[in-house]
Amino acid sequence: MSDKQRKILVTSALPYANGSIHMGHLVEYLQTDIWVRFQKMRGHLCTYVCASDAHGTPIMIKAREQGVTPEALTEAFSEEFKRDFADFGVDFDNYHTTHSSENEALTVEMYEALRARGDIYTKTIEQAYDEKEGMFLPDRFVRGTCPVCKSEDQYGDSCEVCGSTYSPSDLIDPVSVVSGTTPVKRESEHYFFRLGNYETMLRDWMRDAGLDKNMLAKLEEWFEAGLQDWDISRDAPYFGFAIPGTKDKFFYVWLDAPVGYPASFKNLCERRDDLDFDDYWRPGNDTEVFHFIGKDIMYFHTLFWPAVLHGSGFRTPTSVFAHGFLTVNGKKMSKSRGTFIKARTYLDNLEPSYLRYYYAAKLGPTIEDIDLNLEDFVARVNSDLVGKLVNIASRCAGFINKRFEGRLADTLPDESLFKEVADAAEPVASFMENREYSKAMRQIMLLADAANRYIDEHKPWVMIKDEDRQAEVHGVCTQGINLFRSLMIYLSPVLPAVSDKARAFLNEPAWQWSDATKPLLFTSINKFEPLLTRVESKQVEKMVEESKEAPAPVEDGEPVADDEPTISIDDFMKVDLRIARIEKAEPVEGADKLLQLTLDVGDFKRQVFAGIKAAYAPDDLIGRHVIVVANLAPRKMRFGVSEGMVLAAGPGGKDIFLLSADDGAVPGMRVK
RNA sequence: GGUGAUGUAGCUCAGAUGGUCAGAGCGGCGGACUCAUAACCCGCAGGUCGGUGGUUCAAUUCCACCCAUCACCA
Repeated sequence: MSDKQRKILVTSALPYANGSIHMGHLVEYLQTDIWVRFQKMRGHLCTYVCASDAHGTPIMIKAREQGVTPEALTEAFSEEFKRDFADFGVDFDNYHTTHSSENEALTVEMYEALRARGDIYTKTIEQAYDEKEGMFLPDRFVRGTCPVCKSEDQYGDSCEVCGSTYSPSDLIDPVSVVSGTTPVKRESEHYFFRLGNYETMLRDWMRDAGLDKNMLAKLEEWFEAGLQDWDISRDAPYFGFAIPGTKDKFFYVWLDAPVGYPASFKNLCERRDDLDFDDYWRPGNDTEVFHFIGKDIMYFHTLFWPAVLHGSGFRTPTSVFAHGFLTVNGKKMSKSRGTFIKARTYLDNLEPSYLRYYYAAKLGPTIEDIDLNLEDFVARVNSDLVGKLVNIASRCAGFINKRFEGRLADTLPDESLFKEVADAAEPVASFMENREYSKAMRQIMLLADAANRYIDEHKPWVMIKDEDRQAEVHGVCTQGINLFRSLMIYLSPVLPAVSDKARAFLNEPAWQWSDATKPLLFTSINKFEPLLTRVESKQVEKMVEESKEAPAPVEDGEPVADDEPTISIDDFMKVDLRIARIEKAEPVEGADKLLQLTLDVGDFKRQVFAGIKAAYAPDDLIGRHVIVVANLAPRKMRFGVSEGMVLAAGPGGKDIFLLSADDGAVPGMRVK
């Protein structure tokens, strides 16, 4: 059925080796692993490599905090990752690290090639420097008061409160996160990559890669904004690779991280006679290279990476597949809700097969987020996997074992039903190839329903009581077992562990995809053991409980926002509401909804952008008293900084109603 | 604020160049069965397909605007 054997190299993004693997990471590794297993079953030479991302300042600092070397820290995490992945059935052909000789050699080779072609230049930039620690500080490692809204303890690159972006030197009272001292500004020479030289090449590449339309839209956005040159160097001390010809410059972690893909592959090639590095990484071969990534790192994989590869004489990826994020119970993962679930916590409580199936049942080829709804998870796994699929074998096996000495009959009584299942081989394969796993799972479950219906209609438990109908029972159960078997073959990439047990039950060697189209007849099978047990809600609850108690383990994890159903009076009093008089009101050029208001708040004036243009004419507003939130963090908008918020009610559009005070109130009065 | 995406039965999701497109699974209700891990089989769900306008003979499906949620803004 398959065309000629393809040679495919597949990667998943490299996990950063300073925190544990969690349920969000697993979306990607399971999605990739399923695809790779599918390709292998189709008879292709498919190789799956990955590595730990070991470099960069966060790892260096964390190692320092723990009093270990960065090598030791990342090795420890790598070992943990390998165990987690193995236990989830993620079957890498090689798992390496970016802190490797292969990676260094390739990174340097690429850099030298880019430099030779004039794509690298140096420029002196000014950066925050920690004199006590003797190191330059990445923006995220400087905190201080936001220069725009005066919120305290904000990162050096942007304010989480008002959304402004700035540089660390703009912060008020900046502090180094590392030493607690005040950073100084210091100049340093940095190396830049001329990404702008590659626009035409990148446009060609993305067209050929057949990227998802959502990805293309995003890329188009970046092209329109203009491709910026890329700072690829960092100053010592830094955990990474030294830039040749320099004493104290290192490659930025994001330069050598993707090089970890070919480096891991190169490491594998040394042990495998059937794989040749150049076949996969030099231009002009008919091999394929695919990267599975999260949508958050598209910029690196669809712009920098293809450009660097192309510029340095390597082949570009065949395509890049981006997936969305994971939510749990419809919300961001949260430590306090117990939905920030680490891979190990899951494994301590539940079967990996459950999650593999659940993700498969939800995954499509787009960058849409997927939701792990824990109630749905229990219902779906029990219903589909145990109630439908495994049940087919379970209800037939007893008859075969007890009445027919474990032998299958030599013909199928209903060949057309078997054909219906066999004919699904190519459509299901097509879904799998295109990463439309949810469609594949739906198709398979429909066929499982048909199988159960078949058994129900023929009622072997009735016929068995009639001595003349024993052969019919034999046939019906052989039919049932074969329907189960073909469906199990289709599910093998998703459920390798269950598949192995099923093969043991059926006494068969490793399956290929095409085996699903040929029935298994006149052969002995083994005693049926439960292939998968039901999920109990209690197990899920226990996992959530254990996740709640887990100490905050991940430093680069997503910020966690939790529900706050009520506020205290103190919280309310933090809001400084004031009476203000509108001095000026004018439309904002380029904004459909905004009016720019100048407010007199007694002792001071404020400029506010309010989205009330549809409801109020500017002239009608002048002189009016309104209520303004005076201590709202200023927000940088495209048109200027808005220094407060005018209170209004209503759903929006024309239905906006400004709040005002009764006569007697004067600008500056506090509202409470 | 800009850009992109999403918003369909209690839950998770399908769906169509605009006219059998209002669907599936789960849950729920009723029935049947007892081979099977309380699994399976049959029947029942009347959800204004986020809201408001518009185009059209006809819109959930096209357009505009609005609302909500999410992501990105290097």
